[in-house]
Amino acid sequence: MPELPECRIMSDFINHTCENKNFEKIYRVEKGNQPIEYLSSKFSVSSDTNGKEIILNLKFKEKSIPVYVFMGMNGNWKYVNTENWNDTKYIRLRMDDESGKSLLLYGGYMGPKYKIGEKFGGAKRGPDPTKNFNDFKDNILSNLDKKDFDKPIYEALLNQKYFNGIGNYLRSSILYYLDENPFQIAREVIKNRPEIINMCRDIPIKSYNLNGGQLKDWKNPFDTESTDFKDWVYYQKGLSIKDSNNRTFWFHPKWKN
DNA sequence: CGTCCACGTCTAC
DNA sequence: TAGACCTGGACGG
Repeated sequence: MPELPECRIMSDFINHTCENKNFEKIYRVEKGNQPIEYLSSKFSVSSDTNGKEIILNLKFKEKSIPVYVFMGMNGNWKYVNTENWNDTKYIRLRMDDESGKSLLLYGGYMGPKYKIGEKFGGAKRGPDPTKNFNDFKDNILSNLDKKDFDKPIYEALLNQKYFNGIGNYLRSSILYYLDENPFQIAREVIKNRPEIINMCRDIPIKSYNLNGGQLKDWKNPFDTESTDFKDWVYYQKGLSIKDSNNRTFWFHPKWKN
């Protein structure tokens, strides 16, 4: 679900919601209803993103604790009255402030996961194309000889080591607007059409400016509309195939064989 | 009813 | 390169 634009929007929502508020308790809801003992003192909450990763900063008097979050296929955030916290299904994380409200991280099927004070293992995420574009570009160009770029471009674009933040609708949209055969080897496409690197920055920003991809489950937490988004995005349009990871890739019919 | 599909990533054979 | 994670909506018989 959430790709880079949606993660940035959710991060904006967290920053907007938590500005000038004091929190005092944090609960790992799936592990019970007791607040985490060693974090039960006043703290502020701010948020940043790196591609599809959201990083909360819990600032205590004596220390700062990062919380690393990835949203999975269908996570989101909301800010509710604490007394009604349990009206929301599939809550993962709950933070109570001193005004009687709570910030919730929730999501069911393949939903969000988080780690408090430590990063996720697995493949390392590359630089964020919308925030550190020069590093993003260097990271691709200086690794172009790697095996990762032997794959067709439509598969390579989901590799978070190089294309942090690009997800399923963004790869289809980038390749559609690039107007290049998406079944070519990634390395060749990047060499012949280097503007694809800029598009990995500009297409997510465009989506962000259209209030994000409200495709199916995900809703913009600011309650904004996204009618223009659906006209613009290249998703569930044209033809599709299953990629090697069994994910659907949408492409213009003219590239069929 | 059943079957297929979904904006993602980690882990194990 | 599978399988695991894990819910619910759409659609067909």
